[in-house]
Amino acid sequence: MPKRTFNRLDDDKKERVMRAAIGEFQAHGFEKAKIEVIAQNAGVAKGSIYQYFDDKKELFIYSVTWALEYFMKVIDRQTPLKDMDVYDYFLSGSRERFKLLKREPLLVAFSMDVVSGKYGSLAKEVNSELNRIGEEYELKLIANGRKRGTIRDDLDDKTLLLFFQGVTEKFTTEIMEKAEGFKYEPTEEQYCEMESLMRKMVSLLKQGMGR
Amino acid sequence: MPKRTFNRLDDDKKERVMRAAIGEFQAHGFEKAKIEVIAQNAGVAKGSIYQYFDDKKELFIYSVTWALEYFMKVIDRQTPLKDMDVYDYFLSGSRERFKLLKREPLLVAFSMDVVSGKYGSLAKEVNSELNRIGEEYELKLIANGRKRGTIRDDLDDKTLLLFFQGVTEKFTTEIMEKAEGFKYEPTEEQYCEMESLMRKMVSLLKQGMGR
Amino acid sequence: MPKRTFNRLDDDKKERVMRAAIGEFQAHGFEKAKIEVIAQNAGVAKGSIYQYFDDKKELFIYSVTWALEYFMKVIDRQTPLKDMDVYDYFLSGSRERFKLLKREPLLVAFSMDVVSGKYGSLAKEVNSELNRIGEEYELKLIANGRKRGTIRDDLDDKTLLLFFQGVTEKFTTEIMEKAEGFKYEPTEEQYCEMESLMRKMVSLLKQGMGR
Amino acid sequence: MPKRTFNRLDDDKKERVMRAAIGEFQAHGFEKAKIEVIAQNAGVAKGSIYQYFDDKKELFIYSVTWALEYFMKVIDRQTPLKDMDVYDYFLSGSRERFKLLKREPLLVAFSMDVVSGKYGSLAKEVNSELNRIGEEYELKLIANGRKRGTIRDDLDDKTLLLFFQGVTEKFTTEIMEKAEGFKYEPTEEQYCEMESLMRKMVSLLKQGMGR
DNA sequence: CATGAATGAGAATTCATTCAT
DNA sequence: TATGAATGAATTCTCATTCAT
Repeated sequence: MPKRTFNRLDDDKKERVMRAAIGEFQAHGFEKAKIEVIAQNAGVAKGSIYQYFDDKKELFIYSVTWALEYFMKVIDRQTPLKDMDVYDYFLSGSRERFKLLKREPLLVAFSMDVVSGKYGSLAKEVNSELNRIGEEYELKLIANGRKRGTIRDDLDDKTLLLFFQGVTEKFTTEIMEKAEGFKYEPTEEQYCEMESLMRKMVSLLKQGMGR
Repeated sequence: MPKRTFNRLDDDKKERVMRAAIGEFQAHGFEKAKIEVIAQNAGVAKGSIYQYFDDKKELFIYSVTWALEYFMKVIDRQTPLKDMDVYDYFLSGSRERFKLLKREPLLVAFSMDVVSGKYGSLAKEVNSELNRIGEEYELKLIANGRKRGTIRDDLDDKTLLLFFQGVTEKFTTEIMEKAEGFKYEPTEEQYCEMESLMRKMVSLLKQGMGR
Repeated sequence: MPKRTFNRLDDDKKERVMRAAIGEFQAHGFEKAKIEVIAQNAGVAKGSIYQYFDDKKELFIYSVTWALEYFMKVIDRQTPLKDMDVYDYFLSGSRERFKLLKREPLLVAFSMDVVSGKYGSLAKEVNSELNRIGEEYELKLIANGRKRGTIRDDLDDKTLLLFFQGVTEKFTTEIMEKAEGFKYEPTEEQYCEMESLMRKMVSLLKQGMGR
Repeated sequence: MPKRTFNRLDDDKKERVMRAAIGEFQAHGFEKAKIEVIAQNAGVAKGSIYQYFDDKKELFIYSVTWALEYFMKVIDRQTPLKDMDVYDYFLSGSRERFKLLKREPLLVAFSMDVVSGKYGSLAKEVNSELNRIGEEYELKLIANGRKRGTIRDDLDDKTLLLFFQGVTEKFTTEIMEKAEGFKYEPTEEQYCEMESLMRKMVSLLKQGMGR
């Protein structure tokens, strides 16, 4: 969706532009985000932004896409675990995911805002795609649970999904807020705290939707 | 926070102004909401809005307050049930709350957006007050549960609160979206569907955090 | 020039309105002076101002007139000295005039601004009248001096007038600024300081334009 | 104080903008001066003004600075006469200064208004700087006079300064008003009239503060 | 392609004046 | 007459987008 001038750019400049855009959108919202500021922070001229993207909206939409793809790449690399148990999912690899929160707080915060609907209709397309992918993944986890008989069978998938999403989103947000509070690389203690919270969450999930 | 001029207005005009403001903010977000449109929809002159409020921001903040107080009033009237069991809470009076969603879809949608953080820092003050009130209420429910021994005692209040909030917010949102889809007074069938969902949620809550 | 509704007012209210107006014009200039503030400070309704005066401009012009007349009254009462010597003028009654500065700093400051042309064309009529009166008085003083032979006769009246005005206005302004600095009734010391300055000024005037 | 954008402009445009601004401020005062009119007269877009200056106020303040600096430049070139006698000062180069008044009536009128305090607190900073510079210069002239013994020694500098300023400001204003009345290049007769007035003034100054 | 000055549509805000009570 | 809410014309200021260099 960006113009081909953007794609031809060297990776460093591309990344600078995207991070500057995401930072500005995240900080001030779509309306108050200024193209000029984005350009400055990216170290390019204001006019250049318009060589790369048709308009502000397109820049925003691509920012969402870019953030999404960034996570896809990183997460795929870290958790290629598709037929895992629902409950195990959160316990395995949690340190890696936690590190990620610390390493990319901006992208995380931005993505959270997108998912939470803060940008309204603007991010709709990308967001619905994102939701679809997430939901598919979660339904897969639920299906796995059903096969193994670790999930109660008096409730339909849709209800279980709501429950699962409600609980995990809430705890994830909590952890993210914690992560933002810490500075630098998390300490062992912080890891433990986070893992403890994860374990409590899994316990609640297990009791709630378990058989 | 509105000026004296606003408070002296007759109730009808006050309500017209607030509903026009909320409608506009809800529809277009704070930045794109136009004072002129709000004034028109309220049937007053643009300048009058500035006789009532210092500026757009204050009008917005008061809109949040107004919506909050509206619900306070209505809900207080409907559910004066402070030492209820956690699980009963959602089952009792659910039809009344459901009706409310249908009667005031605008206020509901607006409040949801405020709570979900869609307006960012603007609504922060009012919103944090709102959160505090909600949380207090929920902790009370949890405390009630602990006294009666209906809640597992291996988890701390904070964790239980996260679980409780996550689940109930998700299901509430789902119901609200359903309610928006229906037109006019809900049918018996719709009530049943909603109550069924509530029952499923309570079942998950009970299993998850119950003893 | 005010409407007859204003003239019918009791003296106290009239004075309150005029002082409120003068205070506001003096503080913020004509453009930024707010009718609302004037009304509030006068203790009347905004609408009432429009019962008294056609518009803001008229209120302003009458403010100038009112201040002028106030001084006429007071000064006439204090210095009915028409065929005085130029040089004596400033020495006689200077304490009374100094007291006046302290008693009515607002009116003094306002009048000074009017005379100095701060209100541009607005005060033109009143101001030119004021100038005419002042000039007439000063020319009279000069004529007196000529008769007595205390004034050099190699210069025309116009030049002498410029000289006289330049010197006296400057010293007057200086004294006025001093007066504003003091609080409450001037002390004996302050009187002396002021009289000393007057005497120096007269010495310069005398040497400059004297024979 | 203008933005970088303004400084990068070519000199012609800079001058056009400043003259348009000064003309508008001079004609209507700060409050009633319209940015739109300034832009039109400068031949630029309204928005451009805001690329150059933060707001109307800053544009005004820079207008004052610009006019001041203009005179500094021109006068420095014309009268590099720092240890001149007080009385000679006004006689030497008076034709050049008179020409200046005719050539730049706008700047002169504007500067006069600034100095006379017509813009109130707005120009305060720039104006106090301007006053300081002027006063310094005048005190220097007085000091020169003292050294040569051409100034009476029974009066302090402060008093002499007041006298000097009062007289010269009044005569200068008179001359300026005359200059405005003439059109085009002054005639020989006009020069003579002006020089005559200057000579009379010096005579009064000399007698007044001379030994 | 990069740059950054120019543009002007669009919105917020002000406040003198009117007018119904 | 007094009051103060209502009105809307008038102005400032913003910033996405264009375009000449």
